[in-house]
Order: sequence, then structure tokens, then C-alpha cells
Amino acid sequence: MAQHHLQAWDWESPMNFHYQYQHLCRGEQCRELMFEKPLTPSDVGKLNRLVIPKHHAEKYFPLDGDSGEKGLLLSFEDELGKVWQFRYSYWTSSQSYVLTKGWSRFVKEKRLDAGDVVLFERPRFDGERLYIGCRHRGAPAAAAAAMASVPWSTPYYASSSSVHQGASLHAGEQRAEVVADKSTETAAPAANSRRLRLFGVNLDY
Amino acid sequence: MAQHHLQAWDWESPMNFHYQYQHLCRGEQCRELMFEKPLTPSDVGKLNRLVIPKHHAEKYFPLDGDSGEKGLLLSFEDELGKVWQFRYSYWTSSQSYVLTKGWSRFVKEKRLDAGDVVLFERPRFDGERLYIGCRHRGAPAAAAAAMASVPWSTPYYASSSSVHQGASLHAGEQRAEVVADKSTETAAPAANSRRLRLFGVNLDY
DNA sequence: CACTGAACCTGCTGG
DNA sequence: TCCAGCAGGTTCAGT
Repeated sequence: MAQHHLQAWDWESPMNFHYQYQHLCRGEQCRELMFEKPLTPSDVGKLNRLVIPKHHAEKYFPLDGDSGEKGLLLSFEDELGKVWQFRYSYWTSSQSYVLTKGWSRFVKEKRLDAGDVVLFERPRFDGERLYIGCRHRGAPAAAAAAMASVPWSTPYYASSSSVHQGASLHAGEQRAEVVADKSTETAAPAANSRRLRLFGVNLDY
Repeated sequence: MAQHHLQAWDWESPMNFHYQYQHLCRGEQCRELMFEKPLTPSDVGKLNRLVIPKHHAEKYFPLDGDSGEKGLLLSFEDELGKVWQFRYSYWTSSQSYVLTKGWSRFVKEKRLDAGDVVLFERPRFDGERLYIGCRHRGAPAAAAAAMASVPWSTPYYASSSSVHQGASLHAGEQRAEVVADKSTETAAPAANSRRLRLFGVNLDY
């Protein structure tokens, strides 16, 4: 299957650049790297938060006064099409921008350790969709998106109260379907809002 | 020892109903135990809240949609007749019912620690009045009210509760004696207000 | 009235 | 799912 091939690929080799380009520009959409951050022990520890360097945060994820109060929910798609939702906010006490809710699940599922790198991408021509990836310490730089993830989600958050959450979940499914359609395999469209078959994997929300 | 017997006493057993009845029915008003909870470290710590187990909360302190938003104020009377008012509400984030405002004062004045037990009672025939009591860890179950009445208060409270103090200690002794009378052993009454010998244990304030 | 610490409120994680 | 525990921010009361 496609993703297994990608996992073993040597992304560092120049001769693979074209392939890499193809990978990053699935369909007609090119993605550009916004920034990456080597994870600190605190980023992967019990604080359950990722500190986003201020200059990156203010450039790519500006918080206006309105959203600054309680932060906002950001949705990112990983290389498998899985949508990760994080609460993004500013902590005045530490003068830091952070991802909080949802971050620890990402760390756990991707098995991130200090020294690993998390990276954020966006479409080159369409500012809506956001992507997240990671690269384990010592892994080739371009292999980030190929790191496998285990599809997992809790029903707890699927049923949670916020209007934003419901809307974003739906948006996430739509996004995943688009990705699936672009693949060489035919993915069955999600017939109901709780399950999506993607790359031959059933994802339950 | 009497208290060891009482500690093992089965309050649920029908054959003990008469004993329970005598204990709980002061004057003409019968009280029934709604529930009790052994206090966790968090319940008596800096979180300043008491988590009320959901099944008890929903049975005895139901919150309708109207009061659910900001919770409501619940008033309880302790064994001294002192009224304690707590804010009672539901935390959606932790899916828990809690007492918040006012709880820390109760913990402080009653000198509650983890492992102590707080108990909630109501009149058997009159649904209006509510009672709260506590029992210190290791104390006999029936001595709840007696232990709760330990006449200690901060200088801050001393001026307002001095009248109650004398009465409370007296009431506590009486009750303790009643319990002792039910046992095969006789407990010596405490002679001064700073020390109480109860069930063979010297309690210093 | 400003400052400070305690109390209170909200939200999240993890077992 | 419940709830213990933790964290950060806001409000309040005492000085």
C-alpha cells in the first residue's frame, strides 16, 4: 500500500526530490512548511502542552482580542488524513502561545520524545487547511509526513458540547474524504457521521 | 472496646434500625442519612471543592436546567445549629457535581483531613432542612456528630461562635455518652473544655 | 486606594 | 464514565 512504501523511502536522497514534491503536493494542492520545532522535555512531558515560539505563533496563528480570551480550536490533518484538534491559546502568565487540549494525545500516539520535531504546514494557495507532522529524532528530515500513526479517537470528545467541536469534526471528515479521493485507491465515502473508511482503514469517531 | 463494635456495626441491617433511630432523632425530628463520603486529599486540599459522587448528587441534589447554569446555594446545619452555605454546581469539564464556595471554610473549621468522612442528612418527614456532619478518620461511625463538634475555631471565627462552643462541646459529650451507654463499657465524661476523653481516647484541642 | 495572598472558577488529563 | 488531581486565571478580602 502506498503509505508503507513511503515509510521505507529514503527521503534524503536528492533523486527522490520529485517524489517528495509529489507527496507534498497531493492533487493540485502544494503545501508549504510554516515552521517546525524540536520538542523540549516539557513539550512531551506531563505539562500536556506545546509551547509555540512566539514569532511563529504571531505570524501564522494570530489571536485577535476576540479569540484571545479562551483561545480557539485549531484542526490539523496528519499524513494519514487523520484530523487532530488542539486548543490554541495565549498564556499571559508565561507570555507564551500554547497548544493544550489534544496535544498529549498527539504526543502519545506519535510516540514523541524530546528531540523529536513537530512541523506545521499549510496549503500554498489555500489558507484554510492545516497540516501537522512529526519527525523522530535522527530520522531523515523529509520523512516527517511518512511516520505512521495509529487511528484512534475517543468517544468522549466526539460527543463533547462545544459547537466548534461538532463543526470541526464534520469538516475533518470532509477533508479526509477529499484526501481519500485523491489516492489511487477508491475509498468508500463516509455514509454516516461516525465512521470513515480511509486508505482501507475504518476510522470510528 | 465499644467503638470497635460500633465501627463494625451494620447500619443497613433492619435489626439496627431502632438504634439508628435513637441516634438520629433528636427531639421530635428524625433525620436520615442521605450519604457520606470519605474525603480525598483533593477534597480537603487547595482545590477548595468537594466532589459529590454523581449517583448521590443526582438522587439527592438534582440540578435542573435552570439552576444548572450557575449552580445554586445549599444550606446545611451542623450539629451545633450553625448554618453552612455552599455553592453547588455541575462541572461539565469533569462531569462532576461539586460543592465549591464555602467548602474550604468548613474543612478548615472542622479540621478535616483526607480519610475523614463527611455526611449529609435530611429530616425523615420534612424535606426542607439539610444537615451536614463529619467524622474523623478512625473515629467510631456513631460518633460522627460528636467528633464534628470539636470546638476549635480560628481567632477569626472565635468571636462569632463562642456561644456555640460551650453548647457544642456539651452536646458532643452527651451524644458520646449515649453511644457509650449502648455499649458494655462506660466512657468517662470530659471535665474541661480543652480535653475530652472519648472512647478511651484523650482528645486535645 | 494599591497591593497581595487566599479563595474561587474553569478546564483538562489520566487512571 | 466517573472523578481525583492538576493547572492557570480571576475575584475578593485584608492590610
